[in-house]
Amino acid sequence: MAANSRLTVAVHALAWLALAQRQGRDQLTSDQVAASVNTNPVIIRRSLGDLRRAGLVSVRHGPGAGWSLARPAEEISLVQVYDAVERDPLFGMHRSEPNLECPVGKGIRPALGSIYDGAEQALRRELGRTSIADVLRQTLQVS
Amino acid sequence: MAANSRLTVAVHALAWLALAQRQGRDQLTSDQVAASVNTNPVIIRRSLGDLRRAGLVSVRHGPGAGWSLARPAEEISLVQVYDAVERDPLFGMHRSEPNLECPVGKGIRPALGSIYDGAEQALRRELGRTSIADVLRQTLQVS
DNA sequence: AGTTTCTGTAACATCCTTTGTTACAGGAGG
DNA sequence: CCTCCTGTAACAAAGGATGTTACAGAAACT
Repeated sequence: MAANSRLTVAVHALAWLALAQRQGRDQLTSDQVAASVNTNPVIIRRSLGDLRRAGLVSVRHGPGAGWSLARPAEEISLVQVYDAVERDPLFGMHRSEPNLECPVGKGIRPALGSIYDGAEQALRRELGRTSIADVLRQTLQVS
Repeated sequence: MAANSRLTVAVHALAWLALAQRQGRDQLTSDQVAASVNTNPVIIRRSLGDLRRAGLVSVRHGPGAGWSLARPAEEISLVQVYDAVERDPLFGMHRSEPNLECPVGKGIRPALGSIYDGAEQALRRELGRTSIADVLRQTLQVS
């Protein structure tokens, strides 16, 4: 399918939380985050909800409530974000079971499975090299 | 979106062509490939059409027609297949432009762009390590 | 040349995912 | 207890992937 923007939204939200924290604003509401990402607050709550379940952010209820990083931005890597928000594997297998009478049809799925696993690990390893603090640094360099 | 199965279908077709060639059958029709993949022949023609445009397979028309590998299976790597069939980038950017008044909204897209590029390169590098001949070998090992 | 066989592609249906939106119950500070 | 904001359900809209039918066109073989 078309590439989704979940990782982008989650990283944007985290970078914004990191910057706000640095500026002394300890909490941001989903409305405030949505205003920067330019989307609906529910989208942000869904995304930050995933990150909360992964232990990357925490939330406070009641008046003056909002979201904040659960740990320093240096210690949140993009692979953790990726794992938190991305459910589907990178490459899909056949929609309907291939023909098991054919030697290729019979053996292709386990073979592709381990190849795809390796590719996904390579991707995750690369994402692990970058932290939210790195993203924020590069983001602010542009302006 | 949901992970698509384009790479899977294309690699399956190529592995099947490689095996058929080894068995002395120099051409396979889209019907024959579709029977192994268990899908509609048009899906196969679309996929093999992409691979033909990338120079990986060639096609013969007329009676006794069909598809064959344009080069040895050892010399077709999965990254070439990936590039041939996958159009969208791995990670999507924001659907609607982020708020450029916000420092994060302003700088996040170029920052993410280069990070995503690096991740995609790592993925492609890993896919480049495996050839269709490797896939066929692993596929036949299972049965 | 004509016939046959299979490709190439348009057109359309269906299904599923993503994103956006409204609405509202519920939790937790003050 | 009140208020503010989260958490989530429910639904709509839009887009992509896959499957299907149909048919024009290319090329081998006679």
